[in-house]
Amino acid sequence: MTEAIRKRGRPRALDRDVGLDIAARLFWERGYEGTSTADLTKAMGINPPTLYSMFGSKEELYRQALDFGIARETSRRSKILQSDLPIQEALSLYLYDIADGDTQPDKPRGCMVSTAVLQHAEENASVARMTAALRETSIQTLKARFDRAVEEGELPARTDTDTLARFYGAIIQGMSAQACDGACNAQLKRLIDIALTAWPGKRRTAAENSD
Amino acid sequence: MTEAIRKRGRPRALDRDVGLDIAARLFWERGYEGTSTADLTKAMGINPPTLYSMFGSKEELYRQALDFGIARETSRRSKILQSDLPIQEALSLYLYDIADGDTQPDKPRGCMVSTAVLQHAEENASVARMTAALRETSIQTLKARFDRAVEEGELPARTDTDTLARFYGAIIQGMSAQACDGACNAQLKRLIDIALTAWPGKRRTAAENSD
DNA sequence: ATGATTTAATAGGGATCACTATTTTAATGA
DNA sequence: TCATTAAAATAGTGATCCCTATTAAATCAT
Repeated sequence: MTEAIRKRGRPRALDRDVGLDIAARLFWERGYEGTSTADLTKAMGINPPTLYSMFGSKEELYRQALDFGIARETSRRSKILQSDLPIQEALSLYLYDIADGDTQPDKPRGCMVSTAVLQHAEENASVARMTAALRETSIQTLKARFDRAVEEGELPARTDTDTLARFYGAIIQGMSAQACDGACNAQLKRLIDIALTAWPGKRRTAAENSD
Repeated sequence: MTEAIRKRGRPRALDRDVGLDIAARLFWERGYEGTSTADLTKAMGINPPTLYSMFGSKEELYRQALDFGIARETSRRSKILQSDLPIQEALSLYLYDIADGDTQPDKPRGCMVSTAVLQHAEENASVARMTAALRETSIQTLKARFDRAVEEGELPARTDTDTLARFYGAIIQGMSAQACDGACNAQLKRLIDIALTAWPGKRRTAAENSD
C-alpha cells in the first residue's frame, strides 16, 4: 500500500510517511511558527526543493503532518469512546488515553493539536483556523457521544451536551498545556478523576462538602 | 510616580507604560514568536534603538509586558479569591472574572499567560520557562486558597488540594484556548458552572445520573 | 547503449529577523 | 550663549526566513 509501484525516473530518497513522521514530531515540539523549513529539511535529510516538491509548502506540510499524526491516535480513541461501555467509563478511558499521549517518554509533551497555534502572527491566521477546526471537530465528537448517552438514558434528557463536551474539551486542552509545562502522567490522571465527578443533574450538598 | 522628574537631555517621546501597554496587547494577540520587533516599534511609533534602550531586548520587553498586563488583573482577582466568601462562591466569581477577561470586546481573545509559548523554537526555551513559571504560580495561589479552605473546615481534611488546584488550572487554560478559538463569554460561564460541580468527597450515584 | 522520465542537488533570491554603531536633535545648567 | 547631557533618528549589520530557477543524477523502456 505504502510501497509505490516501480516507475521510470530517479527513485525517491525519502519515504513520504517517514517525512511526515519527522515533520509531525518537529511541529509537535516547536509549533508551526517555531519550526523552520531549514529545521524540517535538515531533520529529513533532504534539500529544500525536495520538501517543496513532496509537500507543496510549509503550511501544506503542516496540514499533512497533522493528519498523519492524528490518524495514528484516532482509531484507538474512537473505539474507546464509541464502545458499549457505560458512558462515564468510556469517557474515563478516553481521557486516560489522552493523558498517556500527553506524557509519552520519547515524544514531545502535550497534544499536537489541543494547544497548537493559539496565538499567531497575522500571516498565519489560516493555519490557526485549521487547528481550531480540528479542536472543534474533537468537541463535536464528544457532544455526539453525549447525545447518544442521552438517547440511551445514561444522561438526563435535559442535559446540555454541548457545554458538557466543551467542559471535557477544556480538560483535554488544560492537560496538554500542563503536560507542556512538565506535568507527569499521574498528575493528569488525578486531574481527570476530579473532572469525572462533574456531571449534570448533580448538586452539591453540605453533607457532601463536609466529607 | 509615573511622572519622571524633569532632567537634562532630550525628553522621552514615548511613556514607558504606554509602550508596555502596546507591547502587551501585541504579544497577547500574536504570541512571543508571532510578534516581531518591527511590529512593536511600528505600533509604538518609535525606531528600533529606542525600543532597545528602553526595554533591553525583545525577551526582556516580553517579560516587562507580561508583568504590566498581569498587574492590571491581579489586584481585583486576588481580592475575589482571598475574600471571606464561601470557597465555592469565591472560586466561582474568580473563574467568572477570568472568563470575562478571556472575552473582552476590544481585546485579544483568551489569556495572555494561560496559553502562551506552549510550543516554541529551542532558542526560546527561556521564554517558555518564564510563562510556565507564571502559570505554576497561579496554580499555587489556588492551592493555597484551597489549603485555607481545608483549615477553615470548608473542604474535607483529606482533600488533595494540589490536584484540585491543577484541575481548576486546567479549566482556566482550556477556557483561554477556547476563547482563542472563538468561544463567547456565555459558553465559558456555562463551562465553569459544570466545573464547579466537581468537588472532592463526592461520588456519583445512579440516582444522580438518572436525573 | 540511448533517450525519456522523474527526482535530487546546487545555488541563491528577496524579504524579514533581532539588533546596533553612529549621528542628530532637544532639553538643562552655568 | 554654549557646553553638557540624554534621548531619538539614520542607516545599516549578519543571520535566517520561505521558497525556486536551474542543473545533475538515477532509474526504466527501447
